[in-house]
Amino acid sequence: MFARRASFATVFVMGLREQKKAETRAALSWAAVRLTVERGFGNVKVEDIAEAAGVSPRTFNNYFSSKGEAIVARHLDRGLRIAEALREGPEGPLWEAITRSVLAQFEPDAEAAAHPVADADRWTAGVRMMVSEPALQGEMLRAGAIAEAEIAAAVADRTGTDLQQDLYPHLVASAVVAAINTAIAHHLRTDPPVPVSRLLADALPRVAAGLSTP
Amino acid sequence: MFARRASFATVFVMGLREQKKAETRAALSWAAVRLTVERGFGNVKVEDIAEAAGVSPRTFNNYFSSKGEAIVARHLDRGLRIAEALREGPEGPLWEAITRSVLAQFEPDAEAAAHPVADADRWTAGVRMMVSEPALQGEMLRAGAIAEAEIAAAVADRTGTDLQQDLYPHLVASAVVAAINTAIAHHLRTDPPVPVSRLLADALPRVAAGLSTP
DNA sequence: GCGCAAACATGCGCGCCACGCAAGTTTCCG
DNA sequence: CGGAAACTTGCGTGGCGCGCATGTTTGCGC
Repeated sequence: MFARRASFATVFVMGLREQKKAETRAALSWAAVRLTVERGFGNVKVEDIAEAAGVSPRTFNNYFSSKGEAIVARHLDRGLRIAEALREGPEGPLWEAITRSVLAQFEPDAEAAAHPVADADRWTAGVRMMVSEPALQGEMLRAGAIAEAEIAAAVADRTGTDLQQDLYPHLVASAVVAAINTAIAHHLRTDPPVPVSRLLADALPRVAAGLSTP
Repeated sequence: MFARRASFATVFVMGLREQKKAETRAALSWAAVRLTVERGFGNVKVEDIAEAAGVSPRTFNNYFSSKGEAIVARHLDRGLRIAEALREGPEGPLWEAITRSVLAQFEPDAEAAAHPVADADRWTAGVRMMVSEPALQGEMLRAGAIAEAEIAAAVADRTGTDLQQDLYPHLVASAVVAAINTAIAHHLRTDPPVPVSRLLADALPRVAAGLSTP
């Protein structure tokens, strides 16, 4: 879709157009998150986000159809990467592949290092405020659901089940997403925060128990 | 909370005030669903819903803070009834109680008989349109999440686990809600529709397998 | 190189929506 | 029966999502 030419290995080259687009999208999403964490959802206007990203207010809606969508974009992308990893990963037992694909996206993030946070406690408090915002909860869960559909498709491929007819791939995908959501929520609930990867390493095998490949 | 006086058995008597409130709420929610199914989400104005329910537009927002919330209200209520049933139900193995509580809410609905549908196929098509509306997907999932919190609390009570410290009750609740969501989605996907209760009877034991009481 | 077509950013404007505020009205309870 | 509390309603406001038209940038074939 957004891969114009593939050189050796998995390196993709974008045209200048798509490069700029990706940058703008990332800038908008990042600005949306930062401002929301700092000020609270209700105190951030679309205008502010656009300004922080260096584009016009109208352009914001060319990338995201709502404030919430922008804030949740990175969450959505992470979910989609899980599905992608599941598709492209090596053969092997289903739940082994799932566990690997999921955990890979919750390692200490390289991208997180690109946006260092000055006051960690203040940041965490802001994030807690953010995720307790009703409008964002729905958006967050919806992002998970979109990723869930992709994961279900990947599971169907791997197991030879039918997306239309069988409940199995959907059940697996929803269990995986549920485990992820629960782990994240628990991570934000605990003090000091328990690493998400540890929680997932505990949760995934448990939900897997009754969902072995049919 | 809304039980003013309890006569014998489980019959609750409301004051005139709460009676009217419940009726208005139900009328608004039902009108919201009906109009959305008939015309599509984007072609229904809050004004229309209020008019259909016989109240002023402003009053709508005294009951629901958005159109989506009104549409999803019955879904939310059903989820909350599951949690309530789980709390008040008889002792016994956890997953037995869960299965009973969930399935009880997905029996051929007595309330559904109160709103007979003339053209069943047209209605089903409208419902499919409705659930594919992005804004409503988020709202729907959020309703599930609210119920999930109540279910988690009920599970913690039954199992003696700690909501704050243990992942277990949250994991169980999220698995249950995930199974319900998946079953409903599959019910809407299949033609002819497979009963939700049948799908749940299949799905719940599977997610239960790895989540036995600790 | 070069020019054209497609993609994109932006300004403008419209309709809708969530909600605060300040009446007016109904219900509750002593 | 009278006052307090709860509820409905009208009005006004700020913000949002998006369609449309216009100017600008990018990509691609020749």
